[in-house]
Amino acid sequence: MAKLQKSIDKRNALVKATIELVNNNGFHATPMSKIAKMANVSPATIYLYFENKQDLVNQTYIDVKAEYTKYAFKDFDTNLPVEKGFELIWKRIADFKLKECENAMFLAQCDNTPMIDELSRQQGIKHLQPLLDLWTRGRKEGIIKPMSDYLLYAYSINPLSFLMIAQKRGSFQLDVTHLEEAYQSAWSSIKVCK
Amino acid sequence: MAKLQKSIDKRNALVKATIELVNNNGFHATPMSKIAKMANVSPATIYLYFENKQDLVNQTYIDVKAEYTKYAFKDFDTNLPVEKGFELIWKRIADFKLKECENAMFLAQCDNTPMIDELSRQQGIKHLQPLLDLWTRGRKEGIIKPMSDYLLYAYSINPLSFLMIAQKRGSFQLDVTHLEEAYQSAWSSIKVCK
DNA sequence: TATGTAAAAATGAACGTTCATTCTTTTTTT
DNA sequence: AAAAAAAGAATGAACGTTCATTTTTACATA
Repeated sequence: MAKLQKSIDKRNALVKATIELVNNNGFHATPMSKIAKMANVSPATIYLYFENKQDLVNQTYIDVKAEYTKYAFKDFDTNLPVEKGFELIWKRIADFKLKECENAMFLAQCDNTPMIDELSRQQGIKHLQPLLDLWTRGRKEGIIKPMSDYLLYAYSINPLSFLMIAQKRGSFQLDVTHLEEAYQSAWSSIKVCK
Repeated sequence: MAKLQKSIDKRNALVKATIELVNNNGFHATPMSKIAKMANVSPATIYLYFENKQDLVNQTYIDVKAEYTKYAFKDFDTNLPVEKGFELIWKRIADFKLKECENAMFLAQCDNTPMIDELSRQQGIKHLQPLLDLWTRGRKEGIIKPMSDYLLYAYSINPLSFLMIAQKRGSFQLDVTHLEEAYQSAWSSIKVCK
């Protein structure tokens, strides 16, 4: 195998192990030794790929966040009408939270704890721009409520994180019917009422 | 001072220190020695009040959760019409998240990490019943969408956690205008559209 | 293709530190 | 003066990181 590919594989294995272990135990209860073992690597090897534990988790966060937004905007097209565009993005995000559950759980934990450096956090937000642009257009067209992006995100996107966690804990099953209800609630909360 | 009161004070100091330190550093990055120091107590003394570190954080969680729901339902009356009752509870919860920021941050972190025992987590949910009852009544009267409690909570209550965290991070200011907008979004997302 | 070799990558053991918890002693209360 | 509460120092385990060494890779030469 090519040297480069082997390096990439090893880095990916480390990132994947970090996600799984941090999901189950939290950042500080996840020792480097366990990450190494799960990635089939010596603890010392981690330090060839990452500066230290904080760097490993920061980079993992940025990686996953990039995957998330790439997934979210896959079929998005800026020419779509606002409502259609929003529905498309919303459903892709919902898909991500349900199918890429491990990744989504990791992000939820990062976003609600002091686990990630502020710099990496800001790096992670960057790629959300297409959604913010869509909302700007929607407000101009009088379709979206004239509210802050934070409020729009809080009401239309963030609830999916709560539902995902509830689902992971087993207390709740987010099936196709629920998903449609959830979408309607999301849209209701941000659209201008006629 | 009475012996009992002194004990209560000491326990409260420990709980308060735990909240502050865990908010800033996370559970595992908060040593017992620091908790002790902040509460003006010897590390060994903690073990007179709590079994171990896990017990301390579990009990802190249950304490704060109880405070949260007590605050939320303070002026609530089951005879209120559904919409009025919801508005009252929602605004009390919003108040809590903004004024009792430390407490609310702590709950957010607990609810999104594997920090708390499952048993304590379930103990914490118990006191939310009045809101669930209100929703049941609302659904019967055709005022509230016929959706799962989880969905109703995700859309009408949980967004406040996101907004609180954004506000704490300084990226966003949740003032009176925003609060009214937020309430309208919350209500829009769960009310039946006429 | 086979071989030798220098550099790079990877390793396991070791180090120094930190932490939760306990033990023994001291202080406070009754 | 006995009992209860609190203290600080001690203990042993676990952790992040580094170090000395081994293994693998890349490649020049034959």
